[in-house]
Amino acid sequence: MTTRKSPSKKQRALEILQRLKHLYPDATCSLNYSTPVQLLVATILSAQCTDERVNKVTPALFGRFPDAASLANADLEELENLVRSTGFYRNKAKNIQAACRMIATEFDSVVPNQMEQLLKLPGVARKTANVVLAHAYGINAGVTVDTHVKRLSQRLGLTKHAEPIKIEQDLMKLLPQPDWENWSIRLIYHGRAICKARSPACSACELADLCPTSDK
DNA sequence: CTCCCGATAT
DNA sequence: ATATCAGGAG
Repeated sequence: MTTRKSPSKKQRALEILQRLKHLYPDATCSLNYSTPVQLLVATILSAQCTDERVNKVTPALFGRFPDAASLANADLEELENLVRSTGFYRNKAKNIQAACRMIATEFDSVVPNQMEQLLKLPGVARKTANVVLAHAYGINAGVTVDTHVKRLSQRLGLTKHAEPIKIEQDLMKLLPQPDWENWSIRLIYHGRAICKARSPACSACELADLCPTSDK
């Protein structure tokens, strides 16, 4: 049973959302890109790697291979070398090339704007698809759940699950659809700056009074 | 579940 | 030395 005194989980989520908007008013996607294909590629590269690191390799990468056609026809070894420092470089290079080939042959050289189509691309699952849909096309198909969104949503007591798909479903029930992507963006900012994986800075956290995990 | 993997912080 | 970083595939 729920008590009337303590705010519901949804009320708490909405309060957290409002505070995040004030804390990080200018939060945007921190990956650098200039086309949907480049966003897709940068997002594939961001797996288990900082966005800062991705942004160090993409200028040379997109200078050499700016679009789906050039990436589809790239020499794989050269592609691997260009993305090497992001880690998992063999899988990433292979997936980027295979995805670009599929975009060229099956999607008329345009990155799909539907979840079902995006998930057909090698190396693309819900996290990457949600990022592309939100930032390339302005479509909030779901909530992007990356390592930060997972960790903070758990610490904030907004989900008890560990699987990204279940966390996403919990968050979609708690948050208004227009805020789905800005929620993820701002949680990521907060995760990087304050609610860090190793040593969360609860004493400096503006959400501490709303957080069941806070040690403040 | 394991594997993929380099760069950086702790 | 070890944990972590806008994950995904087998």
